[in-house]
This record gives sequence, C-alpha cells and structure tokens, in this order.
Amino acid sequence: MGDPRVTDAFATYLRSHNLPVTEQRLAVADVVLSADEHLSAEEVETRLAGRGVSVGTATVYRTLDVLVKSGLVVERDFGEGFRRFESARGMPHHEHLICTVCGQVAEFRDERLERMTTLVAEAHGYVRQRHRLVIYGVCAKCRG
Amino acid sequence: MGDPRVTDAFATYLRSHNLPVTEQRLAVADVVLSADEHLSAEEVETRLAGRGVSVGTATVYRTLDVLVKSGLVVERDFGEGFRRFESARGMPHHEHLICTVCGQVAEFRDERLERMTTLVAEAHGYVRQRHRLVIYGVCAKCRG
DNA sequence: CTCATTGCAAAGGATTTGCACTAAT
DNA sequence: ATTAGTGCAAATCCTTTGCAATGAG
Repeated sequence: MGDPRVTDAFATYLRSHNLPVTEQRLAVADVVLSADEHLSAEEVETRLAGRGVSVGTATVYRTLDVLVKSGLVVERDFGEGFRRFESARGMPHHEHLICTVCGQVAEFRDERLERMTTLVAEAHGYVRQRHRLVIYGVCAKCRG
Repeated sequence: MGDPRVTDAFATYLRSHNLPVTEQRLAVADVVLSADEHLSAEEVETRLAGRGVSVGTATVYRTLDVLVKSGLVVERDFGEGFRRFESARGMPHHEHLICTVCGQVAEFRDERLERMTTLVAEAHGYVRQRHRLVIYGVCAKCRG
C-alpha cells in the first residue's frame, strides 16, 4: 500500500543514522509522505487504522518527530490548537491560505516574501531565519 | 494602579452590552491594556498576583475572551503551545518578528501585505478576511 | 546478545466546564 | 430579586514520558 519509493528515502535516512527501520516507522512515513493534505497526528493514526495497521499514539508522535528531523516532513501550526504535518516532497517553501469555514487549505508561493522578510528583519537588527504567512478567508465552495 | 482611561473603554463596552462590570474584569483589562508586551494568560495572572489582586484562572481566560470580542485586545499565536494577548491600542494591523533565541518580539507594518494577500486569495477563489505574517530570526543582542 | 523502539497508561501543560456561591444591576 | 460572574476542582484536548515487553541489527 503506497508507493515504496516514498518510504525508501526514510528507510535510507534511518539506516544512515543507525536508527532501527521498523514496520511502524515505515507505516507512519507512508501515510504522511503519500498524503497530499496537511495531516494531524490523530488523522495519521486514523488512516493507519483504516489500513488495518495499528500504531500506538506515542509511536505516531515519536515517528513524526523523526520525519521532521529527517527533513522529509514539515511541521505546520495553523493556530488550531494542534500541529499538522505535510510531506516536504522537495517542494520549496510556500505559504498557506485557509478557509475559516471548512478548513480547506490552499498553497501558494511568492518569492518576493523571501526578500521582503530578509530586509525587514535586517532593518530591525535581526538575522532572518524563516517566515510564515497564513491568509485566512472563505473559499469559493463555502460561499456557494 | 494603571491609567483609568485604558479600562474605561472596557467598562463602557461592558455596559453597552449589558454585561456586569466587575472588579476582576477591570483588573484583567488593566493588566493587559497597560502592558506593552504580548502576555500569556499565565503572565496576566502572575501580574495580578503581583498587585495583590487574586483572580481565578478560569476568570482570567473568560475575561480575555471578552476583551478579544470587544476588539480592545488581539489574540496572538506564535506557535509556542499557548496564546498571547496584546492590547489593540488603536494600533493598525501589524506583523511580528521573533527572536528564536530570547523570544524578543518586534513589530512592523507593511501595507503592501494587505493588498498582496487580497490578490492571492482572489486568485485561489477565496475572499480574504485577514492574514498573519511572522518572521523568525536572531536579534542583535543574541548575536552580540 | 544488546540497545533502541513500542505500547500502554500515567503525567503534563494549556484551556474549558460544571456547579454551588457571590455580586452586579 | 434576577441574572450573570466567580472560584474551585474536575474534565478535556493535544502531546510527552516512564517502564516493562518486544524487535532490529
């Protein structure tokens, strides 16, 4: 279930770091890396259950941490009170647009932000590391 | 303690909405509205205690909600795992710059963002409501 | 065989809620 | 008098941790 190529990168990462390659880790990685939504830890667990695989909550969180450290997954915080995880998929930095009615998430890129935030940071004596922009609005479907 | 003028606006709001004007509400409002930092609920409670006023945790949270609804206070989420509250002080929308070492927060404004986010939202079929931009970096002091 | 991972349940931190009690209007 | 607010403790939600059992290398 799932494209083996997506989890291969994680298995390689684990081996090169002398970390055990376990069934649970590969299962979590497969769910997150092959999803195209931004999943919460709970959603990951539910999807695993849906596949008949049962992975403990603690292991899901622990594996998500490893995935984030590996760089294969990016952590997101949309201010919902919990975190979401998204496959990095080699996709460059991008911003999010969230529907405040249904929660639908759209993504976009704007290279100007990189430059703009660097300049603003400098002007305040900071050295920029990263930025996060989230736009809240109502999607077309919810205005139907 | 504290400038009565800052809490007057809140008292007026409460009366105009037929909500009881209580000592606790005014105390919480005074702490948040006269602070120039972004306070967490716990910090608000600590400051109240420092003034010799004791307000229950639940009441602090409940009052912060009312303050946010009144528009006098704005809620912030810097991804720390808890919320912060900032006086709106008639200040227009602004963005935040956060030092990832010491947590120091700087603020800035950029009117271009308003227009830019509106256009991006439109391009994706959304009607923009608001946006939030946070830049993470290291401040001058922490590099010193 | 050895050491890291797993699962479960308990612990944690932030925030909310139920409820008897008190205060505002 | 009414009605809403208050404090406390219990409950909730998301996440982390302790620990004995298990599995990878």
